[in-house]
Amino acid sequence: MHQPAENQDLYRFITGNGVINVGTYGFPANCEFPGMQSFSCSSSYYPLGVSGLADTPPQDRALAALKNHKEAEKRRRERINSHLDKLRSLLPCNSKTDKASLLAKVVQRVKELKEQTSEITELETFPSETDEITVLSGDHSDGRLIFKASLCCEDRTDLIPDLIEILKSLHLTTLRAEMATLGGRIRNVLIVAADKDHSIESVHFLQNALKSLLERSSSSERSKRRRILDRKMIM
Amino acid sequence: MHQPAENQDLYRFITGNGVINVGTYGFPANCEFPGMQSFSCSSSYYPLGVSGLADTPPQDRALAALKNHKEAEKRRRERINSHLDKLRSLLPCNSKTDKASLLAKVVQRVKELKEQTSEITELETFPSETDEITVLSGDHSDGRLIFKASLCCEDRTDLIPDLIEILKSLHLTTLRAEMATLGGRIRNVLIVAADKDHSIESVHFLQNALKSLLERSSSSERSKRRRILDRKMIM
DNA sequence: AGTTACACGTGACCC
DNA sequence: TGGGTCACGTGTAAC
Repeated sequence: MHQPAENQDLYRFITGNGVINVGTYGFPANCEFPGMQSFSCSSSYYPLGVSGLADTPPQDRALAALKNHKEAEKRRRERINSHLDKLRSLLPCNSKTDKASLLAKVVQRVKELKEQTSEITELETFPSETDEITVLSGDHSDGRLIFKASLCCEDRTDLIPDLIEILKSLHLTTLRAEMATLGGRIRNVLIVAADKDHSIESVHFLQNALKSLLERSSSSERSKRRRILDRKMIM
Repeated sequence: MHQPAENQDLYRFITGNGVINVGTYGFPANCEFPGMQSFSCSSSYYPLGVSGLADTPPQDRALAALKNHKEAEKRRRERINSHLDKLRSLLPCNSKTDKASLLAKVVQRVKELKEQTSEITELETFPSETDEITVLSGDHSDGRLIFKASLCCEDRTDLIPDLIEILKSLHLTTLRAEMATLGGRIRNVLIVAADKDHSIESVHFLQNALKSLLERSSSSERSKRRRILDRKMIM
């Protein structure tokens, strides 16, 4: 077990800042002896007459504060390290890879995956025969999160107004919109920006909203159209 | 500037472990005074007769070691923090988000992107009219990296042996292979596993190898077939 | 004032 | 043995 120079600043705190004091004379600060925490010689820390708080002696208060501080710091470390362990399990590396290398891998991976998704989202601009929703959280220039939302479904007159309503209710601003119609079907590809305070959860909100929009569309009368099951099957 | 209780353990080291010594008598260890690092009273640390190394006095060696240690640790901290800053710039968060929250976001993002790519790679099982190569690094169950490699090109008899040769040379083991042929074209979807020691760079090696395979194929006589420029244009 | 997060120097441990 | 990483307790600043 590791034993650092614990309590030496408390010692200084109790005995007065660098002033040689009764009971500690000549002892190096890190010299440990039993009962160190319970010996009392603190009357000289506060100016005379201030230290007379009988219920909570200053050295006890100081000790408690130090203990809290120590434990809080330990919790913080554990929190950080648990996340690092999670990342270790998420990436191709064993448990012995050191923190810096692990984080380097993480950086590389996040970059790589970002490229991938932006490449992938270049595909599929024409409407397909199958209903589709994809919401990808992409880049985040100047701090705000950018989504790429793609929606492919039956075309209907009130689709665009509904879409606009959804985006407005989710406080998303549309940066770009591409639309393509073919044979009664429509594909919308939207680039939308979320506010700075939006979390990554907004992706799911948008996804659910679009899903309900699509369900609304498919339940309408207009969708009694001949449906080809899978575009790929007729290639 | 922060000034911790520096050198107090070196002080103890030099003056002897807890033993009251000449020149330091009665001073608390954290009491700072000018020239503390240069005063010499170390002849009592080593047993008598051992400390007579004229070229490298023990306290200098200790000081140098401590200095090195301190600086190395600082470098390590800086390395880790620079990676964290990089991640901060890569994710939708400002520079004031604390380490633990940042890492939580990173974990979430890596997970999310992993799901995305695995979803996306479900698509496109039938051969298309355009030549395509995609290599995606996906999951890594039990520590080893799993790739999904997709190759779509003209069908030819020696394609599969060539493919096997490539995988063997890159020390990749094939877990699953899906193949589909249609109209003289073939799509191969391979799930391959890399060794534990493979880095993420293996993705690019595989990608390049497949690219050369594809070029070999297109330069052969068999590829004088009518080529439709883009599948999407004839939808 | 009490909490929170960070950087720091240091002892322990491992090649 | 140095050169590296890690966990720890602590000083300090912000809120």
